Amino acid sequence: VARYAGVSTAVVSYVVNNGPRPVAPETAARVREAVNLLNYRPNQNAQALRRGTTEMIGLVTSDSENPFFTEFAAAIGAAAGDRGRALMMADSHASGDAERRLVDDLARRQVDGLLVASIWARPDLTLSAAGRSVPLVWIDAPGEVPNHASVGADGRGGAARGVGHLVHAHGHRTVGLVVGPDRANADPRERGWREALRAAGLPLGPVARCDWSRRGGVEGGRQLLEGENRPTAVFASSDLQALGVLHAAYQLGLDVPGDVAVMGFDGTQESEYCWPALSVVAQPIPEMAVAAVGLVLQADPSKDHHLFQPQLILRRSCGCP
Amino acid sequence: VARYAGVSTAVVSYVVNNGPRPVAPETAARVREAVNLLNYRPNQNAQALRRGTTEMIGLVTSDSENPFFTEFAAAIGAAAGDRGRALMMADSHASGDAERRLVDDLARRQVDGLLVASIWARPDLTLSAAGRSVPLVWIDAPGEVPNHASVGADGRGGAARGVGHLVHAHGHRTVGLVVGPDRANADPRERGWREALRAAGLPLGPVARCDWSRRGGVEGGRQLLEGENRPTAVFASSDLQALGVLHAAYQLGLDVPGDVAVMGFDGTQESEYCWPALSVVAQPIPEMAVAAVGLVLQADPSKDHHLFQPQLILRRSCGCP
DNA sequence: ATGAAAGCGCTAACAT
DNA sequence: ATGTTAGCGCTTTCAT
Repeated sequence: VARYAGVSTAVVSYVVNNGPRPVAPETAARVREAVNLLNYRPNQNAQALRRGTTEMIGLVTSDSENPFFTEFAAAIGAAAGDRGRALMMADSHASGDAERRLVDDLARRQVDGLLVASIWARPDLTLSAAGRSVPLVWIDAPGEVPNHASVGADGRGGAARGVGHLVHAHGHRTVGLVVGPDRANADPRERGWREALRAAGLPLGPVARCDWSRRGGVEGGRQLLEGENRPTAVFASSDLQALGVLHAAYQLGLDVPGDVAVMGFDGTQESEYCWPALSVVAQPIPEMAVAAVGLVLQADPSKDHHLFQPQLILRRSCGCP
Repeated sequence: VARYAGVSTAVVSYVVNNGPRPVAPETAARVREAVNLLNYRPNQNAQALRRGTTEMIGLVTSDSENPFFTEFAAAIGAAAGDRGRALMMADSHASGDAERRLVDDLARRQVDGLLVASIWARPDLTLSAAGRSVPLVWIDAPGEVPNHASVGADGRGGAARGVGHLVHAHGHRTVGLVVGPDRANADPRERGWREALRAAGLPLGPVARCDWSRRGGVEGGRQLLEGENRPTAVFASSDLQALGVLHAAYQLGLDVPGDVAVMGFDGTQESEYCWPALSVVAQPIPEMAVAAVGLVLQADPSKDHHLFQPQLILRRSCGCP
């Protein structure tokens, strides 16, 4: 290009980037002409090497087919795009090893920042040295992550409000829980469910621990709803599981919400269009995405937890009209 | 690292990449020690600049929240990962301008190959010069793309088989269609629907043209099912729309499949867990993903269309047991 | 078996 | 206002 326009490469650079040094208008015109003619596009890789910034951020989730992560990723992509960054996604398939490998790989690719939805409760421990060298924000974090920036929704509070609604607005006295397979009882949503029942002076309902998936939800739903003393309401810790519970209820010939009320957690689009439409504790996905991107893009993210309040969306499945 | 191990940078490179020149065992050991100690990770960006390959492939879809693309993307990510490549995703939000911009951006980032699900019937026309410089494969292509490699499922044949099943196995004589907003009647699925009805000597059922979304499906479903002379079966051109039709049917107090049979197209996971479970014409997503990645990774992909046969999956929504 | 050095495509400090 | 050049971190040819 420089040769074609009869100038030095420096001038081309000045023109393409508007600076940092001025260029005579007519020279600039000549360069631009050459650029168009030769269809020159700066090699962003070389720019990255030189400038030390790739203008891309990495995202690692545990299940890229889960609608919650899908919608989160889309929101993050949009937020990143608004700030001129591209998004590089990777899926750990809920494997800690893979998670670590992917963080490493992304770091090697010189991403400007890393967003990670870890499968661990103490994700920082798994962080490789390579991972430490790039700004990193934990997303979908259940709580504070020592020494790291993190964003997440208030699972405990949200679940408590959801269960509270089932109890106080609809008079349920046995509220079952479908939650992830973690046996440590550590999930904030489980704590919220427990607290809400305790606060209402009610006994804890039955608990099904199963996979974070539709299939898991079906299994959990069957476990809870098959016996004689089935709960009159079920709170699920994710939309996917709630959808499975719905499916299980239908299979057992139960009416929702007539025979059993169901509430989900996440607020994905799918929850709005199933039948009956699912009442959910909805995470503020767009806000969290913007916050996460904003955080990771400041060179040195403040190391604290950013807690977002989910919102109760009442639809038909809990008995609301 | 080189300094620490007391060797030249060349030797470090030889050790890290096993070659291309031999290194004395003990020197190699010293280098490896230094690598571990200093936690050295090659800057993949610099490697890319030097080697001319980024080991990453780009993917552009029109709606990253659509489960079909989500699952397709996941499969592509897996296939790419199997071949040592990372995936860079971008969402055009069904805008032709954005599509072009993203292709350009990805090309500038020096991706080794580009997978594009275009919103155009003649996608090659929109291709920028930058896009022409990198191996590109059109995915989810409705048909042959002149001068380009492409992969796609047989929409016409699949739809014809689906509609044929509704007609011959369940005796429906009025089969409505919900299809995308394209007014050119160009969608292969629409052609397949038409052909199947004609072949059975049946008149064409009512058609609703609406958005490729759940909401679009609800609107289309309402259009078709509200009146007096409603069809007894509806074929939808996507799972998302079929889910919307299901929703609309419920809203109108109709039983599925009792009052109206519904069939979808895509075969996403969501179709299996809604109620009633959706009968679908399922695209062979994993196979198409592997093929697409394989194609784009050969420097000069053969410029023809790779057609995949979808598979009829019969569940409850069409009236099968 | 190892080291020196060129060069991938770009930017910016320095010279003119 | 423009040209020359060093150097980003790596690989590899060429020389030793």
